[in-house]
Amino acid sequence: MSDTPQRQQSKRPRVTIVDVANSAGVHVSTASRALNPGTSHRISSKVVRKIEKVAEQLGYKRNSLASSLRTQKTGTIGLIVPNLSDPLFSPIIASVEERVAQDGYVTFVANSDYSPAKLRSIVERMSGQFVAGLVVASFELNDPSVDLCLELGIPTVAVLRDPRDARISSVAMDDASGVQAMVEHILDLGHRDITYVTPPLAASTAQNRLVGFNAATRLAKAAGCRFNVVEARAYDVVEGERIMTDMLASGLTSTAVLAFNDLLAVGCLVALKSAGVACPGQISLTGVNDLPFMNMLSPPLTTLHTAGRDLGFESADLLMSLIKNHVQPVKRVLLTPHVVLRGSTGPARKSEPTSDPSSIAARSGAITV
Amino acid sequence: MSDTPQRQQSKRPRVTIVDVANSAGVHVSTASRALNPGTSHRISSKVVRKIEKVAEQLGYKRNSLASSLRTQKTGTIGLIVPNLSDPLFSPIIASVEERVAQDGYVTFVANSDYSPAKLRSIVERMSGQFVAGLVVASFELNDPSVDLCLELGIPTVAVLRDPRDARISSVAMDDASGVQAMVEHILDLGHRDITYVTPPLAASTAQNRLVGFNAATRLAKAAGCRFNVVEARAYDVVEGERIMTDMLASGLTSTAVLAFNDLLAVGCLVALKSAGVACPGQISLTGVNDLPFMNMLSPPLTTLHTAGRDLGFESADLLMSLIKNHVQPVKRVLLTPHVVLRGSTGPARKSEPTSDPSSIAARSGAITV
DNA sequence: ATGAAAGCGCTAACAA
DNA sequence: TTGTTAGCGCTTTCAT
Repeated sequence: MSDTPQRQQSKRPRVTIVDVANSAGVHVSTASRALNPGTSHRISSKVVRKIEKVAEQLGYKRNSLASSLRTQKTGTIGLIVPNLSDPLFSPIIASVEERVAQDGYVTFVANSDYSPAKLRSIVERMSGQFVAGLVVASFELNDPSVDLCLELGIPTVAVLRDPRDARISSVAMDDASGVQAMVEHILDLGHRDITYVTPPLAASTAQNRLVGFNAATRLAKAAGCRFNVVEARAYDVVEGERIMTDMLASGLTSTAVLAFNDLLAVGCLVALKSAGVACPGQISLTGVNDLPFMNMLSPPLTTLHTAGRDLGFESADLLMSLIKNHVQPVKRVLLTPHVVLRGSTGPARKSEPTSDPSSIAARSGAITV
Repeated sequence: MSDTPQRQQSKRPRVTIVDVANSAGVHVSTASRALNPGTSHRISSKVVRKIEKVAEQLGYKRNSLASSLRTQKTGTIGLIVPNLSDPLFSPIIASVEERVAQDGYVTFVANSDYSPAKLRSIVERMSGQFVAGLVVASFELNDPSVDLCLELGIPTVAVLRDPRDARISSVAMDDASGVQAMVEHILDLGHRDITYVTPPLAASTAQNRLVGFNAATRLAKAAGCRFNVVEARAYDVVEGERIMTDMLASGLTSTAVLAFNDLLAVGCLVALKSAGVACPGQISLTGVNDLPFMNMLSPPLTTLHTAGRDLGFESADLLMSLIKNHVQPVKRVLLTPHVVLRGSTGPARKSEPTSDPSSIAARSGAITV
């Protein structure tokens, strides 16, 4: 760390539209019209060209604050995620930003930290900044902030997590069917005692995945299989490790563990390794999201792929059209997650009665189903 | 995907400070002063309380656009990164956002996509939004956008990548010393033929790491060791795989490969596995950054730890004080990366003459040096 | 096709 | 301590 001379800001006075008008020898309103795509056709093209030239020469930049104050429109949208550090949100952030930039919008990003109270205050703050719209990945089920957004009149689209409010559009993964497919894969492998690790059911993701698990297991349960749900308190690796350690300590009988997401699954994997339990030899393990590097773990993690870029793009696209057409049908988009078969799932260790003992999927490399 | 009834926005008329003043029976300016932390002490506390109560009841929210237009100050800062999808930037984004939120600022995030031209246009766009300051992780060496920021009078702090401009503060990792430490670790393991994979030298990170590599190898080179630098064209996994595949095809003699970053290293690892080359048995491999899950790879990757949260926090902190005190000494902060020893590095495969054949570091688990 | 004038909502001299 | 007044830079009726 080194200190050097004083720093100076030049801060030259900014060129305004008045300067442009004066230099061009026209009235401000003429300059304004000429410089606005929507109104420039009302000005003779000769004058438009002249004004544009002068503006260019003077280095004129529109003051978007003043413009927005007058028009009651801003070129900004807000993106709220529950955890900025979770790699799951990186592609969502990137693709939302890309999509809205196509329409000239810039993106505010904020972190709600899985707290409805923080979400509320962020919405208020962003409303104060007059965002043109909001993409929200932080909504819980029946989140009161949905009301807030609607009251404030902010066009809002939910992404990833769906608050299940009939008044609001959403783009999410079809979690239920995804988990269902995963359970079927596990059953195909001959597992007859399966544990699912769920977080608290605050969000749609948590609820839908549990629904999917229960739906998939209903029939098998009648046939004598054992299914078990364990509740985690968080969504991260540390919690996954804690959960699995606990389960092992209290005599886990399951031969397969499905985790709510990859982070919990990775935590489980850490715990398994520490305990010297083979995966998938003794216990098969799966996650959800297919985060970066999940294909590089040892064993590579079988998981459901979450199309982060698609989620972000679709939701931003929906928001853009919502902003353009002030009234619009509510859409509820569901993207289908696909099972990515990798090395963390394998045949059940104890041979149990199986109606269909064949179909053991190949597991070399990553096979997408 | 389902369509349902029409959606409606309520968009009730917004309460202004005039409404508050009228309801409270005072003049607008009094209301303004009462509602501003900096001036409320000039108003009798009785009146302040009354105004605050009325504002609360009416649901008054300051119009920050109008406020900013008048004061020429905004509560927004810009954060520009070269790749929003790279997990490296997640903790930087999160911590910058957290730090500036402490001072009531919201954060614009944008992706420059490793393009100086895009960076320039983003800076211009953000300047148009009147950001109070900029944290930039996208600067290349002698980046022309530095001039632009200075001309526009925007307080700017560089993070991670240092443009090496005497007029601008920066917070970065001490890349040179980090790589130097890494080379020493590799030499200690007995390696005498080492390859370093560098990206193009556009950024300070690339240049400094190469400098560190060269400095560390200078003496050893005189003692007959072989060092070799290979240039990659990008920073990602795919490129790492390509590079390593190429090197193997053209008869790689090195027993250790140092990659510019973890992504390249992971790519190299993929190629090694495909080619059936043992790591670290035949080739040791290292990365830089210590991205999430690098400790879970097989083998776990030896790397330099980049303190993303510290980088973000420090740079944002610097920016906040730069905004407060309009003139301020330029600071150049360097954080020390530490070597994280893991399983991807081991003793050299061919025993070569070694001046110091002892000191083979333990490699079970992650040991931080 | 262009000019005149008002005003978006707020803050900050200047008065009193 | 409070009120008066002007104006940040822009867009947009309403005239001409």
